Amino acid sequence: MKKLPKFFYQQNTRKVAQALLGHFLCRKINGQIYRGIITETEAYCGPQDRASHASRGITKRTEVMFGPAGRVYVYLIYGMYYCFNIVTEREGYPSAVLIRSCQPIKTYKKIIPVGPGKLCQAFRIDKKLSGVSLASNKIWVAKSRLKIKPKDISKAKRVGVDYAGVYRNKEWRYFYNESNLVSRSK
DNA sequence: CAAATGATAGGC
DNA sequence: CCTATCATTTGT
Repeated sequence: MKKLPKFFYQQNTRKVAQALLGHFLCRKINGQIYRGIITETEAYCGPQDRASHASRGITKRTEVMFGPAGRVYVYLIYGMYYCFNIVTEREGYPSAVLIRSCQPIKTYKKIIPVGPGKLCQAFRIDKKLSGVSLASNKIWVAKSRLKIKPKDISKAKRVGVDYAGVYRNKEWRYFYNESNLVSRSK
């Protein structure tokens, strides 16, 4: 299975967030490859987006968001869960896609990685992975032949960003209609 | 609805 | 240094 190329991630963040639906999140742990079909994403778009960590400028934590596209941004949230993001667009323009849910295949018969925190547990994603390239052999996204049409994608407000001023109402959360595996229905 | 739980960012 | 906050999840 072929990795998505770097230029895929250099596109507009909301476009990437939608285009990622249906592709395979792949993670290699101890020689074993784990996969899930991406079913739910959120876009965090540029320095103006007050919902984004990058809106308060570059810090040690968020510097990877300011870097080149196709790298991993992981952070600890609420002291107990990690969130997994993919950096998008051009260097210097901080933006990323949060991967919220996956549809389990093969290895994940029991673990249902719904919700960003659970997904990171299932894929053993932690802060050590932040900054790693998706061109690496640790974690990547592989192209699926599944064709998802615009009508198959639902849009909704992002979760947990009520503090974000006018940006809290942006419908920059996307999920695949045919999957029941999303963290919230609406 | 509230608790769990700790890094982070911003204030002093 | 100090502490309010947080792109979550689970249980009451």
